[in-house]
Amino acid sequence: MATMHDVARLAQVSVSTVSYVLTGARPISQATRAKVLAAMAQLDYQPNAMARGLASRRSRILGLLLPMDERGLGATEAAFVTGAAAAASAVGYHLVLSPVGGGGDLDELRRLASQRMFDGVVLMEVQLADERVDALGQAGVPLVLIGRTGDTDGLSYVDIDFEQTVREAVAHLVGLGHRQIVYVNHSAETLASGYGPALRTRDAFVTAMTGHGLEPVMIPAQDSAAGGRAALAAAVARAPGLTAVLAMNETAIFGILGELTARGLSVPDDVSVVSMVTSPQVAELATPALTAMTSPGSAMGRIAIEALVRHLDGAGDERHQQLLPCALEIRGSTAAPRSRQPDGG
Amino acid sequence: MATMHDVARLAQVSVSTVSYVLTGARPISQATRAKVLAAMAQLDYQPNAMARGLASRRSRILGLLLPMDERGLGATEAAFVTGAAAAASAVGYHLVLSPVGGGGDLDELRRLASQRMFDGVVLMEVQLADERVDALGQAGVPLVLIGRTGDTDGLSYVDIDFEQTVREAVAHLVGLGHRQIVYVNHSAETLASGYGPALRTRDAFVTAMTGHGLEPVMIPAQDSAAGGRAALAAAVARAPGLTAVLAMNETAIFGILGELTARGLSVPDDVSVVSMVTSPQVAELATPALTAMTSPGSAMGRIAIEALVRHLDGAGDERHQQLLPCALEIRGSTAAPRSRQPDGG
DNA sequence: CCGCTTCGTCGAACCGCTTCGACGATCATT
DNA sequence: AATGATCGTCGAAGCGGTTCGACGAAGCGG
Repeated sequence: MATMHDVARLAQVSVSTVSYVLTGARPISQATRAKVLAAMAQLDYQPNAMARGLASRRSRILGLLLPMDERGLGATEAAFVTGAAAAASAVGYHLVLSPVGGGGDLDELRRLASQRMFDGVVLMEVQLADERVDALGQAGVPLVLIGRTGDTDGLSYVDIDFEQTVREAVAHLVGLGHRQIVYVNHSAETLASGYGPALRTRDAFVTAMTGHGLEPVMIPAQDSAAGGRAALAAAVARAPGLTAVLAMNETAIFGILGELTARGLSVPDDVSVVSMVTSPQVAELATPALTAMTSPGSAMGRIAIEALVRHLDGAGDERHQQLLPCALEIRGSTAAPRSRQPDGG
Repeated sequence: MATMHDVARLAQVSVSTVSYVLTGARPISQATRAKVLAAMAQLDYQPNAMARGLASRRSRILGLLLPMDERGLGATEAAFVTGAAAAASAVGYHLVLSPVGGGGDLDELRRLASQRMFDGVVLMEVQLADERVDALGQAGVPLVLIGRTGDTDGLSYVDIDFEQTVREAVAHLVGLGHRQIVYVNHSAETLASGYGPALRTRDAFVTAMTGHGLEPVMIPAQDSAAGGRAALAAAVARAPGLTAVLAMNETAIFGILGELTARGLSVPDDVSVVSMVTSPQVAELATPALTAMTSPGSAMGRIAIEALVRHLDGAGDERHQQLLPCALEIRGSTAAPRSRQPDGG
């Protein structure tokens, strides 16, 4: 493995000169530059990442901190990750996937931050009140959130615009003529834990429905097919005349569909279904394919990384705060409600 | 940020002594060790990852090289990634997610390898003939494959035991009484590109079926719901009396289910469906839930990382070659065939 | 023609840690 | 008691880069 010294010797210049042609930190004459580049090519020289990182105090490594307590990544989260990885690689950074336990191990987090391995980090799955954000902030690590805390003062984040997403989803259904719409949210525990998307969509749903003069009915559901089935049962019990279901629980929604079928209710003739914050791939899995609010997916990861890198490279202290709406993609699971007789069950 | 010198000064020992208590490379007396540890605690010292990496020539960073041409990660691949990330973190390594273009950019790969940022790499999505494997090998980077090439001489890999998986799946269906079984594979292009899983399952399917004295019918399908629909249409055309479908195309299978329903064929009463190399989460999405050959998922990633780390830490040159079967999990999509009249369509 | 920048390059001092050789002290060996 | 080993510690030389101050040469205004 050739080093800079080898290149310098072959090109008959000093090491610092080699460094300068590499980094461009100082002007180098055309002739010298050519000599150096030729030597580098001849030796097949590649700068050593560790040495460069040590000397420049920039590792060019970014951390993607994601809690990995549950069943791995959903399709939406996977899209964040791949988007981030692609973006990092595109701007010449490396992306470390760092699974951090759900909570508790703040020390672990501080240790990570103090190792100076990451120039900056992206934190996923942020809670409304998240001590990890503070811990990272105190450690002085440049930080971008995917999601956001309750108080976003001085923080950079990219998040889904849940308010608008819910508003549009509801508007779509109301526009079709639906009046009794049930929202199937994440589980009660998830809500209690302060999970932002669950809470924000809940509030947005209430706002949107009451804005239309309708009564908002929300049902929490476990993140599983069984949870979805149970939720639909509960929904029908609470609102026997429901004609539409809005669901943001990616895993529960297939249970909802199954239960609808089991009850002899067809989609979309009897009940319309809208899936929120969903990837197209998942929406296409259902039959009929789901009308969905398509999540920005990989764009979120990309934007987060780009904001982080801009913050690192640029000297600026400006915060990046951005909300991305999900796009309504109408497929086969929504239609105008057919006026059916409530059978009183 | 405290350095080793600060610790050494406070503890009144030399820096090398501090290093030795940290690495254990040489014996240190109990008293000295205590002094040093106290100083470290007092200063909240964390070793600098870059400096350590440079000096020791071990970055403690592993690369996970995954081609990212298509639509991000499927559930199964995502499981590999998360399994790998968790395993790496558990043994004190960092995992860099490195998207490398499908092919072509071997230079990019060599550059990555020469930067000495990775102590070793895991390569995913390996083709039967894969130049990336050679490129990495020549670069002298310790390597473990997820998947395997045609010739695995001197290579370490973890892969799914497709032969056994297909054999068990077929045995399950044959055991239920099915005779006309169609295998829906990946697309023709994927097959032509030398994608191992597609080719291996194809061969295994032929072997298994002929072993039972049955005729193997294989249909390639695009990786999409539409592809699945088309494949089922083709399958029915080729084998009008089919009573069972085996599918390994995770995205196509939902199209298959949809098309079956559209044709008034119920699952599992009219047609049994087995999904191969599938995650439980995906299998549960369908109604009825899919009988599936459950992929080892995160275990694959974990084992690959563990093998790599063992290779790095241990001095041994031993290769790790391991095949993991998928486990048959019987859910609601398979049953004995009902003797129905072929309607000649 | 002189003093002053600007340009291009060099040498050397780090960056923070590992590791090797050396060395005094302790301890078993003959 | 002399002789090695062994133990515990130190100092210094890297690891492979970056970056700063310096310095000769060239360019410029007056």
